[in-house]
This record gives sequence, C-alpha cells and structure tokens, in this order.
Amino acid sequence: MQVNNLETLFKKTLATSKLTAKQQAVLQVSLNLFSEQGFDGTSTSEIAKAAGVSEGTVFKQFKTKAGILEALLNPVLDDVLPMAAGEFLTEMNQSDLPNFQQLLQYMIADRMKFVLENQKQIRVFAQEIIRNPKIIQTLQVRAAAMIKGEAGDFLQQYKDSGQLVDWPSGRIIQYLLGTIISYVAPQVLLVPTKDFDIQQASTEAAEFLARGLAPQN
Amino acid sequence: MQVNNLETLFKKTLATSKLTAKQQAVLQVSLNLFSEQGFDGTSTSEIAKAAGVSEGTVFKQFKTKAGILEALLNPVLDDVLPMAAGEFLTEMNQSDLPNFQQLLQYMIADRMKFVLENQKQIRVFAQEIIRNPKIIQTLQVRAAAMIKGEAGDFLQQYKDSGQLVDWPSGRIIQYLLGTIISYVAPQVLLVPTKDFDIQQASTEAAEFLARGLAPQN
DNA sequence: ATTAATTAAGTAAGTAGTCGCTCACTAAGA
DNA sequence: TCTTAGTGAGCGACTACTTACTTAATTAAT
Repeated sequence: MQVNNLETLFKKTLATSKLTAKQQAVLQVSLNLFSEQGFDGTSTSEIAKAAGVSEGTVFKQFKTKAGILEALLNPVLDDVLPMAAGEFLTEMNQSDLPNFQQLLQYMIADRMKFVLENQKQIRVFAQEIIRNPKIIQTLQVRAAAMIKGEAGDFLQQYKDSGQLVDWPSGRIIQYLLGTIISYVAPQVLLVPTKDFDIQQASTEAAEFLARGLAPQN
Repeated sequence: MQVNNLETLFKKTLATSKLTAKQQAVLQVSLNLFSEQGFDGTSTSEIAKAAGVSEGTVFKQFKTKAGILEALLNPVLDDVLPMAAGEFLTEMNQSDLPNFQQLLQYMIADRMKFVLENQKQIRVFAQEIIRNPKIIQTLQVRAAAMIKGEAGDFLQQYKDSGQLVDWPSGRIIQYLLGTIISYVAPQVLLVPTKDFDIQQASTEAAEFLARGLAPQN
C-alpha cells in the first residue's frame, strides 16, 4: 500500500508541474470552486479573486477556463481505473495467488482510499462525465481492454481454481464497482463524515462480494 | 406492474399541469437541454429559441430559470425512492410473502424501468445532487425513515424466515442500490443502447444479490 | 539585457430577468 | 346583441450587469 496523504493526486500534480505559486493557487482554488459550484457555475473572475491574482493570470498558463478543468481532470483520468492486477500482488507481498476474499478486500480498500483522498477531483469528475460523455467512453474502452487482457486473465485464475463463479469478467467487475460506489457515494455527495472506516467498510464489502461471487453450489 | 410508457413521469407531469402548449414546449426543451448541457450551461435565450417562444415567455410561468429546474425535478424527487414495500406485494398479486429472490427481481426490474424511462430527468437529477447537497440530504432522511419503518419491517420478515442474512437493513438496501446503479449507469451516462434487456439484467442482479445476501452458513 | 510572470483596463458578447405593450378570450352590464 | 372591463398569455426591446478572454504596460526573475 502506497503511503498516501490527503489529496495525494492533486499534490502530486502540483509537485511535478513546476508551476509558480500563483498558478498553483489558481489550480487549487479552481478545484475547490468547481467541486462546489460546478464548472459552468464558476466564473474566472471568482477564481481570480479567490486565488488573489488578476484575471489575466488565470489565463496565462492554462489559456482557457477549460484548460484549467483539463489540468485538474487528467490526473484523475489516469488513475481512476485500478492499477494492473499484478501490482496488487506485489504490494501484498504475495508471490502466490492470494485468497480471493483477501484480494477483494485489498482492492476495495485501495479504491475507496483513492476516492476518499481525492474527493474534490472525484466531484469534478462526476459532474463532467455527465456533461461530456466522451470521458466515460474513453474509460469504458480502457476498462474493456483491461477485462480482455490482464485483469480478465487474473480473474480466470480464480475461476479455474474454484474460488470464483464462472460469470463473465465484465459482470464481476461491474458488481465490484457498484458495491464500492454504494459505500463512497455518500462521502462524495454529502459532507464527508470523519468516521468513515475504510478497513471496516472494505471488509464488509469484500464479505458481501465474496458470497455473491462464490462458485455455484 | 404499471403500464408505463417512455418518460411517463414527464408526460404525467405535463398531462396534469394545465400548461399552455408554449409552456409545455418550454419545459420539454429545458429538460432536453439541461440533460445535455447542464443547468448552468444552458441559457434562457437558448431555451426560448429551441421552444420557439420569446424569452419573456420562458419567465412567464416559471418566474426564474431555477423555477423551470424545480418543475422538472420535483416529480423525480417524489418518485425516485421505491414505493412502499407492501405495494410491490399488491402488484405481484401475492398475499403471502414471496420468495426473496423473486421479490428482488421484481423490485430491481421496477427501479431499472423507472430509471430507463426517465433518463433525461435522471441525468438532470444526477447533476443537481452533486451541485446541491440538500437534495440528497432530503432523500437520505426519507430513505432512513423507510428503513426504520415499513421497509425495515418487511426485510425483517425475510430475516426471521431464514431467507435473508441478518445484516442491518441499511446495508442491504445499500447493496441493492449499488448493484442497480451498476446496471443503469452506462445507460444514463452514455448513448443508451436499444438492446438493454430489463428482464435479463434484473434476473442477473437478483441472482447475485440473493447469493450475497443469503443467510450465513 | 532578456525573458517570463503578472496586472488591470478593456472588449465583445452573453446572461437572467424586467416591463410596457398587444392580443385573445371571457364575463358582466346595458 | 353589443359593448366594455378584466384577465392571462405572449412578445420583444430593454436593463444592468456578467462572462471569458485580450492586450499593452509593468514587474519580477534569470
């Protein structure tokens, strides 16, 4: 498990960007305002005021308002799909195929953590996927490729070893995503509760999914 | 099962509203544009042009742009939570407690149908719950009351009769919602596919949920 | 000295809404 | 039956900003 801090994605973006302090302020403030008010509901004038810069500065680096949005969303798009399955194994320090429920719990915790640490980006992302279907189409194509490739092979090992029901891999991934979303959505949509326990939530979710995805009797 | 037609919610709203033809056009066009471009991304000028009315007409009945949004959303808010559990029984023509998986399948199909028939409103609704947390708070309060009341009692009957795992009812409802969302989200977010088979999808979902929610061994 | 970052005034278009007016319809009164 | 007053729908010009962006000048960094 990576040692992540709150909003690690955004901080990573800033750390690698070589942006001036003012440009970083523009990005930070834009993230806050977009996640609260929406992209169209936020004006460049507002961004400038909140960042303590002139309105011209808002456009210097990012050229357009949409350029700011792109700078905020691209890291999310890169990371929102889970990392390759093999990397989970490496992080779990397992050379062998782990117990399926354990793997589930690990993966679920990882994705929950990702969402909870990057809530503002996820909010902006969620608004944008509704307004701009191309984004979700791109992700769908990526997800399909993963399912046909390494992730599908990975799941197949579990099916072959009698730990996983022999349903299409896409269907299995779908339920995984649906269950994770059912836990994280309240945190993203409402004032997040400080007492969300990733360990407990992911254990519960893994328990449910392991039962639902157990091989046929 | 009610005999519903496509976008029955919107049509029902129109049929009961006594709006003039022009006002109905304003509503229809607003629904289309809001669902595609977002509320803030749609101007009243655009609405007027698309509806073939003057801009003053847009404001005549609904007073403000937000008034149009409210007129579109209120029917969704009234109907988006499932009807009381007892009404499912009446519609299934069962006086006895039905088999749990059958009930699941019925309820899932009902909710899927609701979403698919009202896709534009659901899109508008989805955008709005991100921008305006009060909406989802209100629904959460309603859902909690249902879980404490009739729906919770209803699930308890299944727990008592050994058909349902003894988990908190909120947790069970959560998984139900998450699984339904995993099926309908692609339809709402992307160009809907004409070949979405509610019967098959709801049967699959009920199968998975019945397994995941079966009593402990 | 040169380059990059920033400013603040300005631009052209856009925005939600206002308001006086016209028209159509209906009901009441002569 | 005809006339008048009242009411509601709709129009389109107008109002008072607001918006994303531009640009020449200034400041800061190298």
